[in-house]
Amino acid sequence: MTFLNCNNDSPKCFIRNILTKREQKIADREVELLNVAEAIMAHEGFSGLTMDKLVASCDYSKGTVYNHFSNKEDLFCALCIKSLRIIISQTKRALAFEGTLREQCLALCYVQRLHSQLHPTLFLCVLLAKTPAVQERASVGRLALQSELEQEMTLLVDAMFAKALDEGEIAQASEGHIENLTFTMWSVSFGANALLIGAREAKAIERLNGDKALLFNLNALLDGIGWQPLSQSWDYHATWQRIEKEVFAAEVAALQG
Amino acid sequence: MTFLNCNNDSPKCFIRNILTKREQKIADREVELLNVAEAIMAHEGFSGLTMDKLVASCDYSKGTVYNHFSNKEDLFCALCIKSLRIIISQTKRALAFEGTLREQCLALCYVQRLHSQLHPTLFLCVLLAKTPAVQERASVGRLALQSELEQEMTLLVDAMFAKALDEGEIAQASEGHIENLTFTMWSVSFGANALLIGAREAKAIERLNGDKALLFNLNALLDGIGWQPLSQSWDYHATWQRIEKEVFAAEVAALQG
DNA sequence: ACCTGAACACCGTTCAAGT
DNA sequence: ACCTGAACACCGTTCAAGT
Repeated sequence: MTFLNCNNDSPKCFIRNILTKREQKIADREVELLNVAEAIMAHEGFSGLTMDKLVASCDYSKGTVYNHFSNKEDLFCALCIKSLRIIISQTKRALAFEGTLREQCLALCYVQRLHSQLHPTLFLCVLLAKTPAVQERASVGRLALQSELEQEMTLLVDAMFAKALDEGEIAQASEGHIENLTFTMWSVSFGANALLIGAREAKAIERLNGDKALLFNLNALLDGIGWQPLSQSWDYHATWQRIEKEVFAAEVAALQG
Repeated sequence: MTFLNCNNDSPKCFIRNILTKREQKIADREVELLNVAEAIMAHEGFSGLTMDKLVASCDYSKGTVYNHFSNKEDLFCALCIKSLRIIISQTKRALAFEGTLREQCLALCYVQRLHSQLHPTLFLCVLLAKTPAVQERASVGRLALQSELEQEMTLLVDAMFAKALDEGEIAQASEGHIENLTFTMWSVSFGANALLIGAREAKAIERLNGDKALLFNLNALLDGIGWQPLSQSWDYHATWQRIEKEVFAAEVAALQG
């Protein structure tokens, strides 16, 4: 069972780049299974996604599905990985946005916001995957890949802050540790988006327009670390709209359509 | 079945303050059931908490447990309510902390941090409860109570910001809407704590000391809205430790013991 | 008026038999 | 070397019978 490596504690098949035809077929099937799983989850929520329904909604047997995902937690971990892959690929696009470094930083946050709206359940999988149940039961190979992708994402953000510090755009006082800055931006972005997902129900938030609230947060935070130009001397609402149009027009259209 | 009102769409028994002896007995049993449920969840995670295990771990039958919680999602909603009640009661204690208004704001954030460490799974229930599955299946009465408590919590924080604006401690530019400020603080605090819960696993964060990271976030954010005194002219690490000692010494001891 | 637990449909997981 | 689906243990939920 060659590809059992995928969920039986060796990350081999993830690391190798060139796949045999058989491996390719299996990889394609995994993409298909994850698409089906995401669709079920989108319609019926976390608890609505069952292995039985996944099997019933595809053309493979239980055994085959279990060859891909060693258990249900492993499936959630795979969905978290899918989520991270989307975020990373869009983050790379966002880094090509033309503007000041602080505007690029907004573009990174825009990615999170967009993702939380296009794939709300997938977005929450990243949190779910940190839950003890998933960490204890998912396959070692997949957990390693998850960790690797989180690392990659962190390095992308670290690099952006390093550049901003290097060019003197962030106040000296905040220099301390780049990982503090990365964690800060991540937690603000994550916290706001997670809370906004439940916004319809939570009276405390429903009165707010999500994008405005998030931008308010980001302006306050980035002003707080002294990142030039400050929000009082730059129209970051305009930047936000420019990001939308220039980088993610297609995705926003999908969101509205 | 008098008390079926509790989970059959009338919030009667939650609103009334004076309980008959029978109602009191039922309320006590509910507290007991929730303690058992929390203990199971703490040991075995979200998916480890099953109705079967809850029944097996207490002295009541399935039917009785189902008289309290109309389904599993209703149980999660009840745990979310328990979480909110703890947070609100500690928030009220935090508001009595002697210091500047900005220091009181830190005390409110300290509550969230402490709660996320003392009851990590309960803390995440507040997020879980916003998930469509819970919102669609929990009893109407309990959802109303959840919403009511979120409202109460929001008003407490709103009032603190209103006072700070009133006394001129927050920069004019941030006046806009108080609910923006409340949302900001909530999302930073929530986001950071949620990410820190998974810190052992997430390589991106494990290098950080949680409290330091959170305080860095809060200093940046509160500086960003121009809340006096700014972090450069006040030692908020000392404040953090003062909150720990003067308000939550007992809870911190429980955490370490 | 409330409690009980047997009963049933559904879910997660395995594995002997097949190709 | 991989796929299949029957089989089984466990879980969520109900409800007729009991007190």
